[in-house]
Amino acid sequence: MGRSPCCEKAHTNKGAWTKEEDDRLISYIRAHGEGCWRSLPKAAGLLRCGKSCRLRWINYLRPDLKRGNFTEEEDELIIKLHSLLGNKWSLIAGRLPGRTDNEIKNYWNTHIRRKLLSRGIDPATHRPLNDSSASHHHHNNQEQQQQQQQPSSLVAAATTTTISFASSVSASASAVKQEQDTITTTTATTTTTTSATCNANMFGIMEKKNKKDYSKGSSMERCPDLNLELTISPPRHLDEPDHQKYSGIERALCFVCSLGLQNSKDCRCGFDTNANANGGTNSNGTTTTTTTTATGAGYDFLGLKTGSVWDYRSLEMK
DNA sequence: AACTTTATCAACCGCAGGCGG
DNA sequence: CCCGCCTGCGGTTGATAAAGT
Repeated sequence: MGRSPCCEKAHTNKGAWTKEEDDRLISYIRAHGEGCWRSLPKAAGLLRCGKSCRLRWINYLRPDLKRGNFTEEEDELIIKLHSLLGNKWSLIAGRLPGRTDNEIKNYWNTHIRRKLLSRGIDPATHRPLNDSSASHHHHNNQEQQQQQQQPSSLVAAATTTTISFASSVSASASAVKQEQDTITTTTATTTTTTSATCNANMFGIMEKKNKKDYSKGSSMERCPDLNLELTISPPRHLDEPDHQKYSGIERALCFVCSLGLQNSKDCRCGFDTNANANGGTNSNGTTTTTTTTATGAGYDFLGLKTGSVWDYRSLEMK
């Protein structure tokens, strides 16, 4: 016995919405607010299922929706967010005011995918199309598909030092090896991405739900003993071996800058991003050895001083 | 002008998680 | 703890428009 249908399909309209239906929905929500989608159609006098009403409102009728083409800045933001989050369209949409997950998903599939391909970048992995290391890890199509579901940066994030897993992080050697490969075979862009991933976690972008995706995806299968309960802790000291290994990452941009929002009030880098975007080389051409304020001791991230372990769940979405 | 192909995007569907009883 | 309801998400479909032949 299956679950009951969400609505009486025999008595519901499907397909494109009419102007009258839109008006009814708008006036009802204006009067009663959003929510209780299941009962809304009947109350509003609509022959639609609740899901359909919700979708219509969220994707089309909501007053705060931004209309018109995506800007170049939005394009780049979507690309960067996708490199961090994968196909988490709702999370990406949450970072783009006035845009919906459906809109961004469609835009990605129709425009950005091609844009990245034309740049020689695999839209699924955000790695160069001819990057041998990308295919090196994949022994079959199934793994490749899993990789598409899970951006490379997320794999890296699972083992970077800034994010520590609660209790034991018994990440298997294969996962560590994978990240090493990621770091050594990719460009400064990837370095930025990896750092941004850490910050994305701090922002609370990485939500619990992502654990589902890890468990479904390759990470969990490769590392069955990996505890994916996330907490956020201050960066480890430079002396620590792992930190030395990934020191290049730690010097990378803050999340805000990685999104192309340099000089923003939220920027925590506190240094010339251009000079550091190429892997920590300053304008004199000498390698910088100072870490950014974003990773230094006592760094104040979103008003939260480092010094104790944070639970990511306590962070509110910015 | 007629037809075919391609692009776009609104809408649908199934599934999973949260939550309350 | 279990069950069912509700909501939200992501993948997919299909209608329509635009471009090409």
